Amino acid sequence: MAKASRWTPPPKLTCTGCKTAQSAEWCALDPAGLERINTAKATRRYAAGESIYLQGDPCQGVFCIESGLVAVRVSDPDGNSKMLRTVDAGETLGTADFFAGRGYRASAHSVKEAIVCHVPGDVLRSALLAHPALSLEFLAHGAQDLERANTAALQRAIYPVRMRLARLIVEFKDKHGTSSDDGAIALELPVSWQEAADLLDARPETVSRSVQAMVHDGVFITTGRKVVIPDLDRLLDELEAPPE
Amino acid sequence: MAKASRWTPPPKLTCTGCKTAQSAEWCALDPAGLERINTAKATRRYAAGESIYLQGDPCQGVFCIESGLVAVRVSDPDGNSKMLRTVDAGETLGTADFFAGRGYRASAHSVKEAIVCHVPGDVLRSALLAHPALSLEFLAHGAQDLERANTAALQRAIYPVRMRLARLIVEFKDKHGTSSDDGAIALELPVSWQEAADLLDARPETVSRSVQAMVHDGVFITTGRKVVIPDLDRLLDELEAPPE
DNA sequence: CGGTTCCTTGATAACGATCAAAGGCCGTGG
DNA sequence: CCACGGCCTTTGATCGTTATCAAGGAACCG
Repeated sequence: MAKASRWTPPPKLTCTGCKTAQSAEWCALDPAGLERINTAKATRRYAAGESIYLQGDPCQGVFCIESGLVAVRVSDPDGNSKMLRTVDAGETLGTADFFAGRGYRASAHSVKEAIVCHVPGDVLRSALLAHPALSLEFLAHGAQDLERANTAALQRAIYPVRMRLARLIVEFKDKHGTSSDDGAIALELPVSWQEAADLLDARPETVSRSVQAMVHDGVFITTGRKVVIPDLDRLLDELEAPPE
Repeated sequence: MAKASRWTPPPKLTCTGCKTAQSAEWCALDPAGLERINTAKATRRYAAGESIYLQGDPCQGVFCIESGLVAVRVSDPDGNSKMLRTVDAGETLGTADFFAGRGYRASAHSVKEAIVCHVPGDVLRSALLAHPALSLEFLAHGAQDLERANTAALQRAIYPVRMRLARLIVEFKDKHGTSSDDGAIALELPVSWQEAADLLDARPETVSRSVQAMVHDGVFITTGRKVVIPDLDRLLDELEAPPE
């Protein structure tokens, strides 16, 4: 199946009916406005690992993730780099950099094969001017991103790796987890442990050790990227600082 | 002078001519739009240390800092808290929380006596709908805040306290520094070293030691909150990772 | 003055980084 | 089908930065 689709051109997608358009900020548009986006957008397929944009590039619009998964990472002059977050299907990518208007401040790469629509900047800009409610949606969205960044900063400063790892797994569970009939929850990590370490501001070795420790303590079991959580409450206990 | 002003009511300020209105997002408004803000706003004086809003409060508008300095901090259920940033005169406060629409996710306190205007939410909302360009300004502003949070996260993860401290001092120098004729630069920190430690995600003791070390190394000299930088290049050297 | 609050300094401990090495998994190519 | 190389993961040993605990001193304010 994957093989069959490998050489097909990107499917013809119409914004009407696209889940990105329904779930996120675009729902503020009326059908006519959405149609204007629809005709202007370009759809592309990215193989795993391809770059969607690079830090420093001029920013000429935003991207809607139709399917797949995208990682956003920043790097500094010394060559250090860090993954900031992953962007799932249904989300809009690159909005902050577009609005800041100073080129991309981070790079985006597909983690898994992804179908992505590009909305040109001038089209978006006129849509915003024509539909003020759309701006409010983007404002709300950006504000939530900022809030997430702030709480992440607080956690990084205060909590040890093991607890942050537990939080990350809970996050992934909420997005990608499937619970079976006996109450156990299974999920497949969208990223490698190594990349998870990057998200946690930690070294791979440290994360590996934390994982081993948590497996040892019966918080979850894991093989490769698969994680099984036998008792959710046990995992949730990890999120709280031990009393005193 | 301070005494004379202590009991005076907040000065009558008109948005026309207010530096916040000129410098920041509000410049996108035409005179009529600005006048509508002007009549709806409420001006208040906050003594040093007073709270402007508290985390969890419902969010009913945004604030313009006319003068003074404001600190924004988040706390978590365990009672930990962390200062996220300071907001200077001329900036607009609480916008992200307003747009996210879920109540304040952080608290704001005046650090020094401050004059602050409150713009009610419904007035702002209708201004945004009437003047789409205003939304673009807020979008650009929020995007820059997010970018700052991201680069801060990167630095926290990678650089030691001493380097982060150097960066903070450079930042404060840019905002509050005055250079004298012999090339030395003097500034007064807007916050205590203890609060600076909070901004740096470090303990006061650690910051104190770093300060002593840098003074010892001749990077700057300090008494109380006063900092004198005899040689700016020497300070800027601290920002770069030593080669290899 | 007394009482804060802030800053300093020392001793110790812990968490995580770093260095090093080996094993597992997977895709590629012979 | 197997061999190879690359990347991810694991594990061990050690080191360093920073937090923690503790206490004394300086500055500020009523």
